[in-house]
Amino acid sequence: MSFALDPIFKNSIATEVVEIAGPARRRMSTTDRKRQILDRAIQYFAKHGIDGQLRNLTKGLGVTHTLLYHYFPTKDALIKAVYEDVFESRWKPEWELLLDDKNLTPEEKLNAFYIDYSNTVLTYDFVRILIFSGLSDHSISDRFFELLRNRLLPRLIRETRKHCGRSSRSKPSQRELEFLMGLHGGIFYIGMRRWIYGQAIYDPGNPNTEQEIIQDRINSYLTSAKTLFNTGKK
Amino acid sequence: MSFALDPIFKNSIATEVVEIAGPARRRMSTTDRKRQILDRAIQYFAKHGIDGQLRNLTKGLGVTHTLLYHYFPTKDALIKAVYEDVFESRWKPEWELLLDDKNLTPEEKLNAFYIDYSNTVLTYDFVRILIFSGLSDHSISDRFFELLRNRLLPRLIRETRKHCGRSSRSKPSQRELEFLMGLHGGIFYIGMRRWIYGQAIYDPGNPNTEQEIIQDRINSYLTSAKTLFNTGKK
DNA sequence: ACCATTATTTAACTTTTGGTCAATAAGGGC
DNA sequence: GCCCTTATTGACCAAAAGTTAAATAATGGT
Repeated sequence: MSFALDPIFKNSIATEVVEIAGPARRRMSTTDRKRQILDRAIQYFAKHGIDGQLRNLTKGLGVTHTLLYHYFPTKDALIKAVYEDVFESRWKPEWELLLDDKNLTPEEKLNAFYIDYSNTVLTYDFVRILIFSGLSDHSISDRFFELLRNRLLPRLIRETRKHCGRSSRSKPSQRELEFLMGLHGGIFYIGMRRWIYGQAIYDPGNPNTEQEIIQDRINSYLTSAKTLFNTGKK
Repeated sequence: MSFALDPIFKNSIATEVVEIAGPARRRMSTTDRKRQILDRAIQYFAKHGIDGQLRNLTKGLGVTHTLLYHYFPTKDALIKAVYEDVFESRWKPEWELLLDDKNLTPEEKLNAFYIDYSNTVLTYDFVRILIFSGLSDHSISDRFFELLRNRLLPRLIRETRKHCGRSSRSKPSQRELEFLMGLHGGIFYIGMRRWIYGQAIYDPGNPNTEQEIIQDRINSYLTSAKTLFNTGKK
């Protein structure tokens, strides 16, 4: 056929074939391939859970499943690596700096924090893998909550108190913590609805909506905190 | 050995053996056994996920896994039965009646509803199975949310408006819904922390704590709704 | 251009696991 | 107490899925 001689066309086909079924065995550098496998594993396990099958996982990569064993000794090791990677890549130390910023009001801090938090944490990969982890062992979820409990919650409570005009540095009460967890959980729930229950929450055309929703809630949280925790005490 | 003659001791051993390894093949009525299997399956799948193995599931029952096939044609059928059962047994039509009660204030309704809702829905079995379902297909989670969306949310919004002194019967705005979902999600998150992340939330000695926590949040929700949704309009 | 290294595949093994079927025996009805 | 129904089991199958080892062939260095 004449069009077979069209160099551009030929080329595009050839490229595609190489990419998909790759007759020419392509070698990648160890680090690149490992990274590539890990990335794919994150996607794959996020979608199918850690019970997903290695053969299917590597299929999308155009490699045999046995190649995995060149990079990870066992499936568990892969999963562990996935956990580590997802976990490490998502926690931002800047959050603590932000919440400690002297130049922002508590309300500004909470807004800025939760907007960024929801953009970073409330992603398909993270939400699902966090929950998969929680459902089986608690390997990442435990670590994640420890960071939350130690680094974020105390700061958030401090800012809440500041907003209420209280300067107490005493250990957060359970009631204060739980009230905060109401806000926090409500925000995490946005990710749940979207990535677990598969509900498209608001019109994707308007990127501001989520921000406004979160601001409503924070606003409500701070305002109510005043009346809830200012009864009598200074 | 002399203690082997101790009748009490012998008895306790014998009983245990019968229960565990049951040399005497015990026949149960079809309905009883089916019920028993279903109950066990609910527990088992709630713990291990729907990828759990039938042989282990029946092991705790002291029966062979093949017996399952006498009652359920396939594993999928069992899972489906589990879904149905968990789902049906947890949704209370009374909730709608409660929210329609003429003799209660909106605040009383919301409190009563969410206390009961959390006691019914925020259980180990339900929370985990709901989430397992959400992660794989959406078979129950979809149905559950449909009920929520059709039967509960409109009523909750109506009560919220009533509490704010607004009597509009117009379709709930997205902003109103999302503000409500903040409350709702925050409450569901209690179950998540407890049954997914394995966090003992508050001292188990005090059964009132959870109630108080929920009341705080509802109180905050209703109060803020007034200022959020009463700007200008009647 | 050749060679050594090692990324990648092929083939095979093992265990797990959903599912089938014929054989067994518990228990209720006569 | 016998017999018929059927709950229950044991042996077995086939496909799935993790894992291993040897064979193959890119690729970079000399």
